[in-house]
Amino acid sequence: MSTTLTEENYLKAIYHISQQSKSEVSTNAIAERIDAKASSVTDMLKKLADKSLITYVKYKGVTLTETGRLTAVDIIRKHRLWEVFLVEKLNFSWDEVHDVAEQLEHIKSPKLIAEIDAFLGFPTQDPHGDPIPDKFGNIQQTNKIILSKADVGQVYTCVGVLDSSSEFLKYLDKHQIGIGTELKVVDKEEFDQSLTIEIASNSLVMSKAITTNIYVKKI
Amino acid sequence: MSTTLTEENYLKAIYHISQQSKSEVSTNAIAERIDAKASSVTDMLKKLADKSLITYVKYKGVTLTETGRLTAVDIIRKHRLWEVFLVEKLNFSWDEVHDVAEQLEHIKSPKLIAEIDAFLGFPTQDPHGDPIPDKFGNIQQTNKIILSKADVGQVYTCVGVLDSSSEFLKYLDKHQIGIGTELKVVDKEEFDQSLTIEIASNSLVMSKAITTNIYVKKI
DNA sequence: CTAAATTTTTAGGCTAATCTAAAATTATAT
DNA sequence: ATATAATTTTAGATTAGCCTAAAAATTTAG
Repeated sequence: MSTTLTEENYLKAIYHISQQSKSEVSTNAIAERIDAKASSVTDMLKKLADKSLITYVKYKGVTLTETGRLTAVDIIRKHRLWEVFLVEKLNFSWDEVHDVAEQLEHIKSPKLIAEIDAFLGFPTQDPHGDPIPDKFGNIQQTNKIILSKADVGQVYTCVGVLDSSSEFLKYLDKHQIGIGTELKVVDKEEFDQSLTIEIASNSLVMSKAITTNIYVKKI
Repeated sequence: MSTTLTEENYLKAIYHISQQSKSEVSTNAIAERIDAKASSVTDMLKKLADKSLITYVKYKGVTLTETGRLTAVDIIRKHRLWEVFLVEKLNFSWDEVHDVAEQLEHIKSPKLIAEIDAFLGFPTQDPHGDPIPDKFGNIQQTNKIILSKADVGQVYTCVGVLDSSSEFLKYLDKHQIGIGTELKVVDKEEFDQSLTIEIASNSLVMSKAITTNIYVKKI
């Protein structure tokens, strides 16, 4: 059974919400993410339940069925592969990719996505450091943590960002920080939570506003 | 004012029909191309006229306004650029590109198409030999003719095909004919309209069924 | 030049996805 | 534990795009 663009967006929203809050996903949470009214969401939930893409109990929230999860993950796979393509091949910056990838993820062509995957050398992460599910829906979990929670004395690699506004990206460019950049947490100032970071033998102090927007991974 | 996917498909259909038959485009002609009923077409024509994309006189057919023409040509530009991308970068064959390009042409992102254009080296023709409109909507007309109408003794370059079934493409592959292949019309058999063609010093007889499906251009 | 055939439009309905307003259910707070 | 608040669902409308059937306009044929 094929899915409409709108159904796909609902499945994706449900998937993302359930990633954070575990358990059942509420109507309101979906409404907020989709930017629609709760009543519209209820209508769609009935439809998705009829198609066996979700398990829906009135007033109790929803969970994805295995088919629903696979459908959602496939959309996410396409979204992230397109993001890599846009950044690596078409000179898009991190903050420009989202809206376009949001459109491209709904293109239906298995060959297209298989070829894009090969063309990009089978990437495993998107430009934000998020893992790209494989074609079977398996997701390799990265052990990424937010830089503000990193340990002093430890060395990390930058794997992504949370904020992708152009202001923040400019800051990163200025200090030559990108995906793969190695950095060592030299000191933590308990008063304001700022961190002293060593990048390529240069020292840099980052405020909490910065460190809560960078994802890193232990080397 | 923005256009929906459906509106874009109507504009494209009207454009293509008017390219062949000049003058006003009839409701039935559009219905046939879109594969919809005439009554549905009438509804849409009213809508497009309200948006000043076409000039519509009841019972008299339609013509594109300048805005309408530019919108149609922009979609065609995107369609053809995507076709080049699919064939040149993603190993699609001539007959596999159409359905996917039909989806990709509706992606809305000026940067995306500008970057794809640059990435491909600003191509001027798609894999079928059709011209790619520039970003201002100008179309460089190729002087392509159908091979069956070529002159004996003249040398031509292959610029495209009409039939893009995989059977026909296999035939072309077998005889090493592609876009840019030079060929000389050595003789024409008036009885069955078959042509004797010289390709890379090899001689080949093509039946009318073949020659009516290959586009060529005088060198 | 009129009658028949064809084309096009109108009228009225359908489905998908949305909305508002009101009703039903569940959660919370004293 | 029950009233109030919050959440969720239902009911009824709306819009885009499509349909069928019937009416209107145009074209074609004799």
